[in-house]
Amino acid sequence: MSKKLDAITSRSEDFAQWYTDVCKKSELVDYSSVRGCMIFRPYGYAIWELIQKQLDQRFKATGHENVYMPMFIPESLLQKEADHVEGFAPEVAWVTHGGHEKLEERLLVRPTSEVLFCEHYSNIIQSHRDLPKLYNQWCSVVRWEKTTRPFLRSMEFLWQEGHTAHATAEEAQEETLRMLDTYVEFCKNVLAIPMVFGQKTEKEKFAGAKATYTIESLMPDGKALQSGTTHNFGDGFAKAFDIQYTDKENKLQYVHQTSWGVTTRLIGAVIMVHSDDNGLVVPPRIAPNQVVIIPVAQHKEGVLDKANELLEKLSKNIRVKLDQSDKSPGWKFSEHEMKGVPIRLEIGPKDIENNQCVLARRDTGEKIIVSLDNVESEIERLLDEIHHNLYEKADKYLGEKTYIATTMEEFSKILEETPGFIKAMWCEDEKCELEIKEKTGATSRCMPFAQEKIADKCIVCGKDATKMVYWGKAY
RNA sequence: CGGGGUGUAGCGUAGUUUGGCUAGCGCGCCUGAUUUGGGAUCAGGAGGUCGCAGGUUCAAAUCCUGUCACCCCGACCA
Repeated sequence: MSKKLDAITSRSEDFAQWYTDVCKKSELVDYSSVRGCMIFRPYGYAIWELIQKQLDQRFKATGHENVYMPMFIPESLLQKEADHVEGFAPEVAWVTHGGHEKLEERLLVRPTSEVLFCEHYSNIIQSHRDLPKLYNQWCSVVRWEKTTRPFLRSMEFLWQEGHTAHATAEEAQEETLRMLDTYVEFCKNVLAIPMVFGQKTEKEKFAGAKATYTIESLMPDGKALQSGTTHNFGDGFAKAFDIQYTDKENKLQYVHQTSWGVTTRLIGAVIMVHSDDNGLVVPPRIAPNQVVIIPVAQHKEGVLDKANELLEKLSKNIRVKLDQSDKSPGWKFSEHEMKGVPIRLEIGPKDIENNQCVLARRDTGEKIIVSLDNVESEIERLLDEIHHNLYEKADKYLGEKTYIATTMEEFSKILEETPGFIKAMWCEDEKCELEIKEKTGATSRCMPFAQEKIADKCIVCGKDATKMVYWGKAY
């Protein structure tokens, strides 16, 4: 038992160190020899694959198609949209040479692919019959970050970026909100993470967008994590890249575009929101192993046979692994706990004699004995229950850590003493937004669709307030 | 990019102040035996150019300079 203590730093003692420990000890990632670039180990990559699969299903179900764009972008192409260049220029990686030859024109490694999609769309869209174009790509992008952390910020990260072109502004807006909904639903039903969502302020919106929407989750240290965004570009990029179509009246029109993305940062959110001092807790729907079977006294006649029989039976509907390594059972318990496997199934001679097995939940630690006759249905029920329990716990925390402030004194006090989301009124003047940031370090996270009128006046300047905003310190 | 910290075997560390090392220990790893319901026991064994590069010195893990990586706190971002 004591050997376990040095494994993971406790969360209350040092949250940042706890996070790093969990990432490494549960074998999700390793560092590479390139600064800020991380290695996805099989267990970490398996989680990403499950996220990918379930998101991709949702994209396909709403008519999207996957494509793949080049990873290099000529400098001149990036220059076409002024705000966009300005937003991304500070963090792009440049390719200046091919072999020994210096390139005529520098290439950048994509930090995002808007301009590539735009160039392509301008070539393939001619008629209203070509619309909408609903493309998505799964790829990695590179941003030259100054400080990095596993999953939360790395120089290269994996993501999906949806890029769509529509005939009308209304359709583009619908798409932007539809994908935001998709993200919120996915995070709830797959990752078991509740999100606060709404529109970003002018200051926080994406470089080149008309409007940006966001999903924001709350971490156990009280900091907000921007977990995904959707953007309505209006016709700004269309004008910069000359993406026009002929409408039914034979008139030339600019398309209206959107883009939206989530990244491997979601895994960071999953880790922080659900895990504990014993290590990772993986929500069942993205758990590479939903059940791990641990044979007890596996050298004894019949134990491994029974375990294999269970493995085969459960594998039909459940992701299940049998650990028949020659470690001791206690070692295996700790190991799979650290890796966050939702359910541990113990089977030993005593169980076999009684036609039963022991199921232990990772989320609560509870152990139950179930008959081998209905173990499948019991596990399926339990996996659902664990999912809901994780979501409820996170949602309760989110509720408890969401505060209301009507004065700057209250606002600062909350941030210092019990950090979390703060709901406060705002006049929509950027000066007030900046002042909050300078004074408290908090930024506007989003303006929720469900607006509440907490007060009449802006918390900063005291003028008439027009928006209720979620504020918080962010990752 | 600013401020602070850390680099010694796969992991965790002792030694660095005051140079004398042929670098010590625990875990893990390998072999064998006994074990197996919360990180088993015993016996034997392998594994290190002390982050890297220079310098000082008879002698460097130890002192000096540079550099790289990681961690924390800020500023920027998914």
